[in-house]
Amino acid sequence: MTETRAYHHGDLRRALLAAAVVAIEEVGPAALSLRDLARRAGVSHAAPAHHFGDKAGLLTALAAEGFDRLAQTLTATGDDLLEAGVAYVDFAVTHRAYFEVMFRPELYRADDAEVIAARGRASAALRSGVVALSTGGAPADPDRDSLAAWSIAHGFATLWLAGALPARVGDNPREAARAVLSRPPPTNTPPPSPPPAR
Amino acid sequence: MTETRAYHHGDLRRALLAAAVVAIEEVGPAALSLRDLARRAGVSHAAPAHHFGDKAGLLTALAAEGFDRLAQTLTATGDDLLEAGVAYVDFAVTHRAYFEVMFRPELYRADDAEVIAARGRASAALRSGVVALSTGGAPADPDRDSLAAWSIAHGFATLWLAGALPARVGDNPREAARAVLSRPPPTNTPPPSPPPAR
DNA sequence: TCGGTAACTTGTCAGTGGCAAGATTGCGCG
DNA sequence: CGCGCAATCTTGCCACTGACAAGTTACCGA
Repeated sequence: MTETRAYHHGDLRRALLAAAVVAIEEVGPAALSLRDLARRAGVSHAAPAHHFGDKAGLLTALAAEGFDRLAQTLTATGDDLLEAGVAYVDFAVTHRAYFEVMFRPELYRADDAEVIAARGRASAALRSGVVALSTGGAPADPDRDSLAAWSIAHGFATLWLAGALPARVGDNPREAARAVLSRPPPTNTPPPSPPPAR
Repeated sequence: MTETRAYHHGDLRRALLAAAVVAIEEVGPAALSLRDLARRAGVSHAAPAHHFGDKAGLLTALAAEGFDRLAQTLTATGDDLLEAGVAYVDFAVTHRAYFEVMFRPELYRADDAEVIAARGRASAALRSGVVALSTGGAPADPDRDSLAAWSIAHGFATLWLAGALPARVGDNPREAARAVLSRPPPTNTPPPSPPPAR
């Protein structure tokens, strides 16, 4: 969409985004420095501003691209809910920089049109797994179910990235995610409907 | 533990932490400025450094306090797993500044002794709900179950804070969390045991 | 070939984190 | 009682950053 062709220096826009991914993986999205990106790309300190306006502009582009890639990944996975969850976690780990920016809306312009569009595609892809499953019979509330599915995958991914999980989960995110996602936590108190005197 | 008594200016250490909570709720933990905290507390720009060494030191103190408060909250909630999950989400929303720092280990010294201790208390409190439930019969793997329970509560809380949830979930975090947590997502591919032919 | 414009540079300014050195204050102890 | 002394806080400084303004370069089309 906003494809800027290369004039002088090759595709600087692309180069800056690539450098940003590397830098974010090294120091996190908050400590990202535009001047550092410029140095990595071999241009002057003000070059990034030309392509992205400001730091938020660059992160907006990154977030949009991230949601787009996530949507593609989920779509390619198909309608298997468990596989979609595993793919979600895998995306977070293998595209850490994108993922961390995507869910920090205070760092970019979350109301950007491209971001909203790409986000919608990702949401739809995630939801389709739940809907497909609900035709199987059991689920009654797809809204709530897809929220629950999203929450558990997102929570596991976030905790993994934060290094908050205990060492015993191992170092293979796909495997660990599959184990956790395939066995949702049990409920103790039933929903506020009639007590279990059925 | 590290209680610094007030000498000249009242309890500056406490005042700075309180100011940090307010500032983080306004601009996020990354955009936090030590100089802004100093201004809010009416001291010179270098005063914070004396109490916390550097920015990471201040956030380390905040994280430790946050894990401690979370542990207290969860302990007070008792052994009901659903209530613990709701309390977790409620903590994240009502103590947003603490929560956001706690799970951004790149911002502070996660290997700090007090942080590790407080974190351990919180983990234990969370886990006790699952263990208590497992005596009820069903669950076979408390490790995996507590990870799943933690993931779904953490994911929902994180998505809520990021403003990523659709508008239809409403504006009452406790209520919304209860709905989602009481109905974990269904599994499609059953665990490699017999299929759901019950 | 020449004007226009996109792409980039140079220069600058306010704000920030962190360090060093100094000033102030109140407590411990003789 | 008062003196040393350490904890507390201030002043001053430097390197770095994001943002802006103004200038320069290189390409493209007429």
